Amino acid sequence: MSELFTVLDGIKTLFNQSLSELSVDCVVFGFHDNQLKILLLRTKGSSNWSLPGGWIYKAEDVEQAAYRILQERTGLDSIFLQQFHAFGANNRYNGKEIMARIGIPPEHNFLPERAVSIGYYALVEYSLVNPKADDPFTEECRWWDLEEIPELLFDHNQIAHTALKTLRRQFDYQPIGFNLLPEKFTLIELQKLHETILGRLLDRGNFQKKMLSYGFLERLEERKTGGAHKAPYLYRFDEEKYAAYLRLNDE
Amino acid sequence: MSELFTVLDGIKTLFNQSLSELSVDCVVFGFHDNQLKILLLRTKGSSNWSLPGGWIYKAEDVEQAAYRILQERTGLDSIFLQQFHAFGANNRYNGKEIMARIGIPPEHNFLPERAVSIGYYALVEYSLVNPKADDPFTEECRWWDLEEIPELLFDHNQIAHTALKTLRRQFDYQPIGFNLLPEKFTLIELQKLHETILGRLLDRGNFQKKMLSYGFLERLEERKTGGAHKAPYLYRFDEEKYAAYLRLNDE
DNA sequence: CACCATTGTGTGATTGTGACACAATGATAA
DNA sequence: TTATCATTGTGTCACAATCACACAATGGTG
Repeated sequence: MSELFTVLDGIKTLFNQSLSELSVDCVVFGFHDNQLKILLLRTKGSSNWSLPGGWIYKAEDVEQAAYRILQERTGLDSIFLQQFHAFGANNRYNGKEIMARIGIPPEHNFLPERAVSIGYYALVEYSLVNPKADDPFTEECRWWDLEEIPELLFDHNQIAHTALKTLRRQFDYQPIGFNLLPEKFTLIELQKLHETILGRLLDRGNFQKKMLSYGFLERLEERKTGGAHKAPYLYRFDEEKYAAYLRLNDE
Repeated sequence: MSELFTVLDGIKTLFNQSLSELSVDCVVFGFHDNQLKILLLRTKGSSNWSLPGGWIYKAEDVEQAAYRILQERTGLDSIFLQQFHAFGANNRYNGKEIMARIGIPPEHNFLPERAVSIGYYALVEYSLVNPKADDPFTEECRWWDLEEIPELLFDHNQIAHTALKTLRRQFDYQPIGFNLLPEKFTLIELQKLHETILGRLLDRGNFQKKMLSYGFLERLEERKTGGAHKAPYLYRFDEEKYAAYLRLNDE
């Protein structure tokens, strides 16, 4: 029990350096084995999974906080990160209740009775992420298949669901999926990614022609070897050409 | 000076019933004379204009707060309202500075040093809105033409700009502009609205065909009279058919 | 070395959009 | 009363985008 209070003291110190009514929650998407995954973690001593999240330091932009939290969790420092919604239902969070659930009497509670969470979603390259469970409050941190997500803490299921909806919408008008793939990839891999996110099958021929017509994919000399059939070309996403494309077609 | 402190006491009472680190700001769009307008207000004793906004009561959903604030301000109770972004820059707001600017010494300040604002935008029918300046802190409340917006308090110019950007994007894939028009309207009026929001001219013939092809506009027997030329039909937006359209084409 | 799943590319049908045309309409002014 | 004319409602045609499908080229497999 005294060990619990030591951990609690650590949390309290962190809390006192932070805004009290706000938090950031992140939905981290990755892509592996033709499946969309998200990063979840399990709090020490708890059997409940939740989204990686944290508090905002008193002198820190909310966006900075989101970057910091993700960096701590994934080890990546160049991340596609986007705010998508603020979750402000009155009953979505109750500090006193959380403390009671782990056996802390109300007089020792320092968490507020409500908090609003600002949701960010991130697109990261699966293979580069090294899920860390190295802070004092996290026991486990790993990828979950999108269809197998368990019941999460608070309203985190809803937050993840809204993130996916936003991601799908974004895909309709901006080809941002490259953040989810390794540097070199084949067009089939890119197609599978799009199919997974959009939730429907695409015509192979048409997809390849469309993607190449954008002009920001660079075909490499290299081909993907090891497969059982004709070796496909590898492609690279050219950020400069992509920027030029955006200048022409968008804002 | 004692009068100022009476007003301040009122604000303080309100503040104590609310969350301290959060606020809601609303960008209210209206359409009149082929121009997109937004609703601004001027605080008592100040020459600065700002967006209508307010605090969130401790036991109230953030969304409820946005509805309440707009209802107080426009008198409308059925409003198209949508959250679009949370503004969380560390230096966007400074309560002590605000108080100092109106001559309140730091020891009387009760506002926090920073606050995050959640932005909502609303689409309302211009003619039904009766801009009110009837709370104790507001001196003036009126419509402003989009191109004539003055310098606003805090980061409100940025908030308004982001709202417009979001509105334009939303217009690309969802015909939601009916909230900005009276119940009966002509296709030309609808076209002018779209042209204003999208910022470019549209072909009349193509626009009419496209709009009617959606199937959720009901042509009335009535025609718009009083004009100098051929009388155009009036149309009505059929919410049921629109819902059916959404079921077929969207989520 | 024949086989074959997969790749890269081509073709024609269909659909959506943009530019323009023209008769019908209804208030206006002689 | 009637000719005028800007505006409306609708039609046509060209062009681009998309879709469904086809086929030869490729490179590992047995």
